[in-house]
Amino acid sequence: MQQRWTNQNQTRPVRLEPYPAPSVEAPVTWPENAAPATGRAPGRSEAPEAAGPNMELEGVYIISVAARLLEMHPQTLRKYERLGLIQPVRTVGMLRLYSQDDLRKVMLIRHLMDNLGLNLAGVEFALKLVNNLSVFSRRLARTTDDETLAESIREEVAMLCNSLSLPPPE
Amino acid sequence: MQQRWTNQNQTRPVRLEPYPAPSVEAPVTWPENAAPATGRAPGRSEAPEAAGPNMELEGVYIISVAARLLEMHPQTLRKYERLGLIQPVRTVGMLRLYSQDDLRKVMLIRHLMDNLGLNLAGVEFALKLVNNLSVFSRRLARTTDDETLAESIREEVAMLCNSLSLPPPE
DNA sequence: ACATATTGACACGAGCCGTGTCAAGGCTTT
DNA sequence: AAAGCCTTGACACGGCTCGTGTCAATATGT
Repeated sequence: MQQRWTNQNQTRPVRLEPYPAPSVEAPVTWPENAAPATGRAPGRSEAPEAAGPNMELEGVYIISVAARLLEMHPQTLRKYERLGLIQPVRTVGMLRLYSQDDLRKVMLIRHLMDNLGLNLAGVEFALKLVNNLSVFSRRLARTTDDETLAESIREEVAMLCNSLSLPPPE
Repeated sequence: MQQRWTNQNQTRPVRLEPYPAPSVEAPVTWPENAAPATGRAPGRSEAPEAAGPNMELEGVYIISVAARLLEMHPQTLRKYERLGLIQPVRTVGMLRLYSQDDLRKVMLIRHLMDNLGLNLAGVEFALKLVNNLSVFSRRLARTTDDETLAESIREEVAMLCNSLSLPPPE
């Protein structure tokens, strides 16, 4: 009842001891689709198995469904939005609609709080870091024509994120 | 009584709107020598004005002096050490000795807590980020022979740090 | 050797975070 | 239209963190 995602032991071949501490906590394989691994709503079946095209970004879960999928309190999701950590879209009736990307972001927030012990200010800091690292990676890769160099830049950024228990950009 | 370091307004020419948010808080010019601007111990004079050679790294303040210079409680410094945030050297009698670099690190910790609102776990995260970014910058700059590219890499890292209200590496 | 200061450990108060509850209002179905 | 369910925003209550204070035991240094 504590495991999030697929928190399995890593077996990546460590390249050449890149950073002092790989990670205090057990590293995480970041899921591609954000449906919680175990929780799957045992009672009912709002699980978005078959969905329309391109619903990755606009998949719409009302807050009660999102809260059940994430196994967390709706008020917590509202507070995260009040603090600017997530920005679910709204219907004409002001109902919040959470996309798969929003759920992924909430799961990242939970990881940062539960596994790393950050408070919400720290979460804001880490989320900004993730965003800026993404921009950083793209900007830096554009400064060169050497494709192998650009690839190594992306790889370095990914290793940096891994050392901080953060998901890689993109 | 709230200003830390020389928290003056930045006037750097913004290059090309690098990152979404430059910083929520007012940016900071990171001091080279960590002696607090105002606190200077009005009563006595342990101020390390004239010191031996290369005392930057081994300058030794006992905890009471360090606490007075930093204007914070000695127990707070002890707790920071217990958590591994700072590692002052010890005498043969187990007395803590704080270097200029240790004082600088404590001031960074205070900045992260007071201005960004991080808790100690967030401070640990940010300090690890600073260290890893330093390694990252060096490693990445070594992957190329183009000196101008290496310089732009360092500049990008510095801008990334600035966008997160962190001191630049080195 | 004596007075002063440091060490480690424990405890207390302030503030943050998640959760629960409340009335008010919107959407859907009968 | 009316009933029922759900969402919204606001407030309050525990648990936890962080800074500070206190204590005996020990080291420092004049």
